[in-house]
Amino acid sequence: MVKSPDAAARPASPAIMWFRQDLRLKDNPALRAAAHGGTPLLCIFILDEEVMRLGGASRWWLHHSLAALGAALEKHGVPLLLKRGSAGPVLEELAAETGARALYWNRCYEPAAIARDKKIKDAMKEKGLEVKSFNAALLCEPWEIATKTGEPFKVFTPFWKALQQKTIPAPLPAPKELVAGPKVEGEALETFALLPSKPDWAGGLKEAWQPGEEGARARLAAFLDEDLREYPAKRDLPAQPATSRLSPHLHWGEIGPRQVWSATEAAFASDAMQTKSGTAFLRELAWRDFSHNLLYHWPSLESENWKSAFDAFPWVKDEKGFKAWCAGKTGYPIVDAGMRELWHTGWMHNRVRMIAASFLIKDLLVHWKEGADWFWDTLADADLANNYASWQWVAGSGADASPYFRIFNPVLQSEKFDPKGAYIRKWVPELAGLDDKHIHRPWEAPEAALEKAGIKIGRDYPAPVVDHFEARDRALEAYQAVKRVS
DNA sequence: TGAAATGTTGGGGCG
DNA sequence: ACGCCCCAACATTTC
Repeated sequence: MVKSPDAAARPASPAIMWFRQDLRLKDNPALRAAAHGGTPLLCIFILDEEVMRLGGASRWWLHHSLAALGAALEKHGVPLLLKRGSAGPVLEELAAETGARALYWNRCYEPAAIARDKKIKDAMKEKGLEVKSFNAALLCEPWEIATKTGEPFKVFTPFWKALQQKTIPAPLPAPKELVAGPKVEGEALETFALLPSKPDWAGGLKEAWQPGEEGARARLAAFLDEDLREYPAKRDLPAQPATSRLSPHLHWGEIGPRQVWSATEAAFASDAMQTKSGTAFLRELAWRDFSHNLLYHWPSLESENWKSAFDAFPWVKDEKGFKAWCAGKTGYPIVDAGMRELWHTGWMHNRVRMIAASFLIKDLLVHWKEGADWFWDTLADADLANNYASWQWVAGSGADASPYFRIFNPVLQSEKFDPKGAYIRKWVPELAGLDDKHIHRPWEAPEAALEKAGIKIGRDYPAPVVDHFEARDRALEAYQAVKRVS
């Protein structure tokens, strides 16, 4: 492009809006800043797989989310440019090609993204661009919240109290008008090859979800309207659709936590019952911030025990047990139901995540990292901070973690939270014919009950891979190794 | 955001 | 009538 000496004779130089995990138009501070004053925009998403480690379900989600964002931008007459490769060089080339003078994005908090973004910011500033980043993903960024002594929070409850003292800014409206910048040749979404082909396992995901900003908005509205009031009572019952199911939308920033915060507050205004429920829900939303806070301050959270005493834990290489767990064939119905829900829909109810994770870690003694990596690949809401912080929470190796000796009994949990076995019947249909009493522990069902339900243990449904009571003793003994070094 | 083991209490059966 | 034992039911401790 030839530089004109007369700036007024050509359109204003464009700004680059670099979309990452903020795939929305509303409450998008970077987009708003980039579009300010009618600046021509170059909207771009870069598939940068050096930095973005994507699981299978996440790839599926991203495909549809990008399609939705592209369509939404098109409505404003602005294309979404797609490129793949290393983000730095891609952005430099784009700026050179278009004469862009500004670059805006919303911040990410994963260690690899932080390192990349810092490099890009320095390099682009060096080239004379204005580079600005914003918060679109958190209620409160990690450097904005600290204990009285200035330390990062390591315990959730004080973190939550401190967060409630903060003023959570109101969400921003979508920019009124977007102006397209110069035309640039991009790639077709299909070339990203984000969708599964052989085999196409995404049928269940398609039924369960509507990725994109509109889907996120509708999901939140339905939750607030239909489920919020009974959230505290029903959130632990996996057979009830009582949770928000916003996690994948939040991960890709199709909706921001501040939008969720303000809409929830609006929903519970002047209704004491609703206020209590709303607060319970927002407390869960705050866990998301807490996890990001932990990952930011302890970037090795993904791979290392947060409590190093757990380095001494004698994990077991149980290939067979791990495979049974992945496949939903452990012989413990509540665990298997969860693992199959995950495989089928890319999501698992939170209560069941805890039960399934506890089973892998404590009953099978398999390292939390292996479970976390499986979740990473199968969860549509796979999120580095949430996933790894939560697995370490269950393992007992994390910050403010559940003590290791708190071991879930998968049968009691099942009886307590799925009393009628509705969740089990949905996801483990071969057990559907068993009565409520035996469905949580089919191996103890009398011969007659099994026969009536058409089940033979070991043929139609597996025998338990481990005996929970033996496993519990084994786990407590293994835990001694951690106690000895701490 | 557990569960099992152990301890305590009190009502009722029964010699 | 009384003391003894049994054992729910609940509380506390331990892992």
